[in-house]
Amino acid sequence: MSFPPVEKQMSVIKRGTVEIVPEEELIEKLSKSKAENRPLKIKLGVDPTRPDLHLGHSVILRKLRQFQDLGHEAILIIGGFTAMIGDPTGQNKTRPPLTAEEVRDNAETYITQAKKILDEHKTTIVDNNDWLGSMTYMDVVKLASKLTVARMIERDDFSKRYQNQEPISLHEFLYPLAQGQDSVYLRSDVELGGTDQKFNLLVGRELQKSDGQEPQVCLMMPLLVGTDGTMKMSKSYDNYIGIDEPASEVYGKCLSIPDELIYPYFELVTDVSTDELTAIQTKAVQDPRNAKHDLAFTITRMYHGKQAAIDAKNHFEQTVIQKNIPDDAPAFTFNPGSTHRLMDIIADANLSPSNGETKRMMKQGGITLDDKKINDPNFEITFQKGDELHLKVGKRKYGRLIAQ
RNA sequence: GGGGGGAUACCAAAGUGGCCAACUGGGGCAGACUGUAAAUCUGUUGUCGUAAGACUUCGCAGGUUCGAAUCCUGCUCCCCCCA
Repeated sequence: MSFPPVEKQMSVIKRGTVEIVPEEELIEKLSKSKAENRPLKIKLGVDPTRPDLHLGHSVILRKLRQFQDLGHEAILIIGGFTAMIGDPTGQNKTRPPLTAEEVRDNAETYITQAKKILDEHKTTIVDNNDWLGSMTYMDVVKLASKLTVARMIERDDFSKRYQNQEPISLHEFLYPLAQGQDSVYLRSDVELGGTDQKFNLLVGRELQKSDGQEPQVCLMMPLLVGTDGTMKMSKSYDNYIGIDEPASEVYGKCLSIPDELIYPYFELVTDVSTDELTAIQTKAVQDPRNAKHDLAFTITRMYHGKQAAIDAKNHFEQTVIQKNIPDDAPAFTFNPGSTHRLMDIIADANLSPSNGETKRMMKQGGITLDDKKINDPNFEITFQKGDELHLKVGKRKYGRLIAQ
């Protein structure tokens, strides 16, 4: 196979990229690769701590995919070993290490989801437990001698924790070394990571150098801001859009992002061409409503297909804009002639976490039955044969109460 | 090894014998508004109970007291300083 011209490759590679360290070396590597007709080894390490992939993860996986499409070799490292250490990056507390079984289960779901983004036939998947797990204490000691304590604690996350009198376990210092060792073992040419991974990626360079290898180039992608518009997308902040979520969820969540995020999302998590991006940039400002609907549609289509995206769009317009009860609202059936208290129905249907919460919502007008607000906690319904009542609990929970 | 500080609800953080289901902020939830599930404003936020009230909750286990998040004893965990 032959590789595209280096400039062409660089323009693909640089889309959305924050920093390439050092850029010249990447150009050299690409030229050499093209001349020798040899693909570069592109490394991406992931720790299967949380198996649910969201758009934040997709940024980096998509970058890996772009390298694949350019003809390079994608190596996805499942951090079976490193997950058991716990990456301290950006953490304000020690991560709970996972057990071997958890890691295995998570890894499996991770891979299944990652294949939605990567070219599955061209991806090499490895587990770093295969080489890290067999290192001896002495190997580790030798490795540890290559980095100083001063170098470690100058890291932002560590120094903050240190200043705040929060614990830093010694083993957390070993994490970057383990990740770096992966690069040495695989002889990677490029390693991908988020901007927060810079330290870890650079350690890989140093270890490779001291091993006599040509050091890898580090490529940093921005951290995708979550739907709240301030923090990075993360499951623990609950500001994420999962790639496995139902289409209507994806669509709705995309619409809930702040307007300023429209462009970055298009750039980082969709396939729209660079030409289109320019147009989007102006549209995002002049017509944010439609630009955002375009975004929601594009993203939903990527993971669920066109038809599902159309349905999701309709669903959104029906329920959120026109405030109708969706057709697919869960149905609950009752015997004709029977009488039930609405609060009990809501509790049985699991539409509210507690009766206290239901009462609160009733007081605040958050519960409607056939468009009538129900404020009385003792409100009762006697069902007649053929009844179908539309129940809405809060903003987003629905039920159809059917007597038959 | 020695000395000091700390552990409170989802998170942060007040409270140091009854007025504490616990100030406040964030988050969550709801309402109004909106192109939007955004922003903003308002309300609300342990469980059960229509309510009155009952029950569980302030690191863990005991104890003192009419009454404890608050006092005592033991334990566990964390942080800092000195060595």
